Amino acid sequence: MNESLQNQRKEQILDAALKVLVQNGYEQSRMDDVVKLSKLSKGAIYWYYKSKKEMYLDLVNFWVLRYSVNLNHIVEEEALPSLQLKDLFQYFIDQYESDPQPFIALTDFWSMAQKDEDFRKKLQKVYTHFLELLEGIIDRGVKSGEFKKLDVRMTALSIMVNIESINWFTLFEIHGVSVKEYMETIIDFILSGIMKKH
Amino acid sequence: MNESLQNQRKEQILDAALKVLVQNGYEQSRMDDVVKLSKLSKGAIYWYYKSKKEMYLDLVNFWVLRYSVNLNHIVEEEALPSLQLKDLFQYFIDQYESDPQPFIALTDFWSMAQKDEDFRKKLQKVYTHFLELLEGIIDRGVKSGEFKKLDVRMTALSIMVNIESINWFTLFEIHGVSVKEYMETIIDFILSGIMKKH
DNA sequence: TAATATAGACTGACCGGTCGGTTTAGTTTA
DNA sequence: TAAACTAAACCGACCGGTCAGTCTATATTA
Repeated sequence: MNESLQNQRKEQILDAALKVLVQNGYEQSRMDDVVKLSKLSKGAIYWYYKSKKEMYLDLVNFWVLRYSVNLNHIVEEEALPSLQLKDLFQYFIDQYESDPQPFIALTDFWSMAQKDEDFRKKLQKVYTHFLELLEGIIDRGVKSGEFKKLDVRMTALSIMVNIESINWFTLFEIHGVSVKEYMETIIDFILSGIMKKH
Repeated sequence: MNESLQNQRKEQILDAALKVLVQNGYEQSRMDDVVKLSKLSKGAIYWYYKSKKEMYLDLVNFWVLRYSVNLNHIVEEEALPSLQLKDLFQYFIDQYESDPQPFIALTDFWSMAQKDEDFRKKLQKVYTHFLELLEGIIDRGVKSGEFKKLDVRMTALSIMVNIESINWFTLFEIHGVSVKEYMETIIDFILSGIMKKH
């Protein structure tokens, strides 16, 4: 069996795992459900992953990989920093609207990270990377004069937090406010605060 | 046994429950651990609560009650809306610094809410109430002319989200940024965006 | 080229520990 | 004397992980 077929199998497993995770959360997700959904056998899953935890840790990779390709693409473009931030927000809005499942899973990974070192480290890595990406944009904005002189780290942190706030919408119907509407308002608010006026 | 002694017993149980929850998360929290920590017996705990879930649902009440007394006190004061918002942030900073445990538990309640109707409803109620409180402040700020003409609901939502972001600090050491420092920067940023200039 | 061997991929019944909750038989408290 | 417990044994559903064995495709041999 060649490598791509192995990856296909893993994808098959992780697709199932994500669905199960979203519906039940980590602790309440059953390997037997992953078995059913993946249309493989228990043995097959334990052939590829030595434990439930290993499987879900790999789900993070799987999922981050998908995102990072697009994120890097946004940042590589030679656009205005302010536009890059807008694009970033737009990207997450689009992702959310086309499939909110990964966002739901994120809440669970957060709570996993609270009690498990391995999950915490994995999430930390993901967010550190994302923070660096934001810092890059902001730094360019400051240096080019489009943005005010800001505390780059603090600003990046604040933007990250506000992007993450998209998770609220997975949980609550916030009367009369849509994700799109809310997120677009927020990015405009942030930009109006960090851009130089003239 | 009078009511206050019963409440004291419940407090004894819920204090233990919070500790266990913080260390292990809901699913991995064991009733036997709550028994041990509370220094009561299993029978006693099931005397007061008919199930694990009931117990933890009541933990939310217990914990909300403690907060809401202080929050209402902040809002009742006849201070400037901007100052009330500052006080609110300061209150959460202080709470976090004196005891971050409830904030850690919150992450778990979030993930509970994703999969359990009862927890979701409970959290929804809590946040709805908090939103209304914020909306009250903002509305007064707008009407008194201290704030710009704002979308009250959207602004309240944004402020709530940014207060919640304190949770990040339970999970990650954010290099070189303290809770206090971060939160104070954020509230200043928000205020500078919503207050009328002169 | 048919027979045999080997490794990798996969099956699914089963096991053993775990843990929420119950029961029982008594004891203490107000 | 009823309510509020204690202590400890117990129940039984549940589920992650195991493992003996099967299947398949590709060598290797005779």
